[in-house]
Amino acid sequence: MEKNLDNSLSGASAVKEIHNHEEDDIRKALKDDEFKSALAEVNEVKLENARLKMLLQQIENDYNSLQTRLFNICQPDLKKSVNPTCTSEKIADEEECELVSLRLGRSPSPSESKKVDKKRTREDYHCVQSNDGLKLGLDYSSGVSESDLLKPNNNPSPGPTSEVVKTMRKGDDESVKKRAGDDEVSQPNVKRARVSVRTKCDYPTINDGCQWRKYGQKISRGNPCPRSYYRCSVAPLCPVRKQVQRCLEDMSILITTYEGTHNHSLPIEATAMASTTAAAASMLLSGSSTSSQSPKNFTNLANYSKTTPLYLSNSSSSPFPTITLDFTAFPTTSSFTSFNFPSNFQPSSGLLSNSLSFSSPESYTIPKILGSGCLNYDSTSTLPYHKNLINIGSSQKQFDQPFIGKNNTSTSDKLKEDSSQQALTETLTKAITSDPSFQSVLAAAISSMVGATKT
DNA sequence: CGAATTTGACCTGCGC
DNA sequence: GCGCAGGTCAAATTCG
Repeated sequence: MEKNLDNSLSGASAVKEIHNHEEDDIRKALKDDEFKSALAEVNEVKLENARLKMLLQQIENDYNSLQTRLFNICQPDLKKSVNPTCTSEKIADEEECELVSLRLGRSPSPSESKKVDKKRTREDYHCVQSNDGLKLGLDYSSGVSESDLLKPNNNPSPGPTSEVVKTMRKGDDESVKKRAGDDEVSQPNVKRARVSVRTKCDYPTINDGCQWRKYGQKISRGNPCPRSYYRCSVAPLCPVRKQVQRCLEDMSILITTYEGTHNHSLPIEATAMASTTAAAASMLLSGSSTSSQSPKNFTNLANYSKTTPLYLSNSSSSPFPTITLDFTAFPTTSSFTSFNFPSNFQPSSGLLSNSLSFSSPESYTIPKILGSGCLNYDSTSTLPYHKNLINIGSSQKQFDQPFIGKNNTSTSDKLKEDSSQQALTETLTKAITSDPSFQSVLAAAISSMVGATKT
């Protein structure tokens, strides 16, 4: 009886053992499978990583070349005067200067930037560029700490608080005037340059990501719509101001005029507008400072713009040189950043070849910005402050076409499309690389785009 | 109650 | 010098 029990027990244990072995085998097999799949995943990720690295490197290279060219246009005369025998060995120095010319917020005068750039160390340059290069134009890392942001621009003495300024205004007009003079000295050109942005917007003002405080409203002559005056309230002594007024001809169009540059870092949402206006201002300033008759930057555009005659009016008729960015053809919302790039815009891959969809495949007569814009210098506009007009709005349809077509075409059509796309890309590359003015706006756009994708 | 906006007064530059 | 228009200030008011 006991033996039988023993036998049965041993049999049961044997069966148990067999089961354990099977389970072990299954577990091992499962582990092997998991391990293999995990390994495969790791390999895929590695490949993807390498691919992304290459892509990033390519973008960085493109971006750097654009910056080089941008600087070449922005300060051609300066370089000639400072260093008439500018050789290729000086490229590194030029690149240092580029960093300043593309930076948001602070735009020192050419002479100032020259001084600053000479002082700027190689480490500074690398700290901005080395990581990914894409930070350029978005983050201003000039060693300005958060506490520094509250101090007046380039002012060694501790700046007066807003309260002090108030008392100064009341009690001492001379000091106020002096202070205003100091501001102008610190930002001589940028202060005077104005960038006017036309947008279709139902809201009282566009949301450009920056904080504004309204300080006045006035009904200007010839326009029943009141003009509102805003001051940047991010930093107490930020000199940036903007005027907002509805267009007389079309009440749905909002005209926002920016003046000055921020002396503090900007929130990411604000960099889109800031970089765009900064680029436009730099275009304007580089043009007006080099030659009042026919700036090289703008005449280059005439080569492309055969349908629209190029026109640069004399800025002497207005106290401020003003450049107008016309976004009225974009489907706008209250947020600038949202209409800056359409919803179907895909900046993640094939950045330059896919995202920059240009609407004129036959030729590059009109350089388009971000797939739907055209640089348009319109002499017939009756805009207030109008001097130069950059029309960055065009038909949204044109922008959509490449994206819509991909889903509906046959294989042969796809091949045709691919080849034509490639040809188009090459054509556009030529257009981009040969047009410095377009590059400056493009550089700003890329800055904005990178900023948007980073959020 | 503090912050933001409104609004009339004031300042400044420019043309006549 | 005067008037006009654009721009700014600051007290009053509103809003959250």
